[in-house]
Amino acid sequence: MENKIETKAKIFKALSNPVRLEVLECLLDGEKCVCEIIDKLKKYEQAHISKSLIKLKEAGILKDRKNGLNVYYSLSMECIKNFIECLNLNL
Amino acid sequence: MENKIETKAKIFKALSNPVRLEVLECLLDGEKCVCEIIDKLKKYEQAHISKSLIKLKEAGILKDRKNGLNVYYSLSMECIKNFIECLNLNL
DNA sequence: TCCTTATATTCCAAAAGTGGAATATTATAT
DNA sequence: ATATAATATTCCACTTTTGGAATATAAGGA
Repeated sequence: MENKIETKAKIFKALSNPVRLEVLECLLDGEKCVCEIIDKLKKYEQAHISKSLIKLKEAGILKDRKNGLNVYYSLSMECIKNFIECLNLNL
Repeated sequence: MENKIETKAKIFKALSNPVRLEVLECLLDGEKCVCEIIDKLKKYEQAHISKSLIKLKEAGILKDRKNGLNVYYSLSMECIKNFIECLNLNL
């Protein structure tokens, strides 16, 4: 297991891309199926959104759950939601 | 001025590097002079720390203040401190 | 003026990230 | 078995980041 600094750096790195941030913000109000996210963010390619979700999951920011053909993603840390909302108030 | 998503991505990008994170964490308990940070993080080169501070400042995460030969840096957003502390509790 | 201390900047090769296009996988229904 | 829908993966040229080494700048003191 990596040390804490590396783990945190990985979290921030996953959040450091505009597309991944938009994907994440889609999930601030709760779990969604990949297809819903694709539908909300039509401006991006399906593959791009899929890759974004996976990177966020690998960083520990999202968790997923499968049900038939669908995969549902949701936030795995309350911290993140609070921080994004705090930033949104201050920018 | 860029849009909010870009601004947030830039903040996360600035935080996405282990050295910059360590530098930032040095400042969680209050303003410090660059020389104090260099002294605390002896394992890194002076130039590396200087560049880290500047990148954090450019992202809007730190502010600085000059006094004679010294430059003092401090956090410019309460959000950040809360988030890092929340992460530290959860990792 | 010259020296010293504190901090910032430039240069650069290696490493990592980016996103589009095509393709693969997996699960379900017919 | 085959088709279809949902999601993931691979390939790849391009851009960006990284951090060390050397150098520059700015301020104060002798």
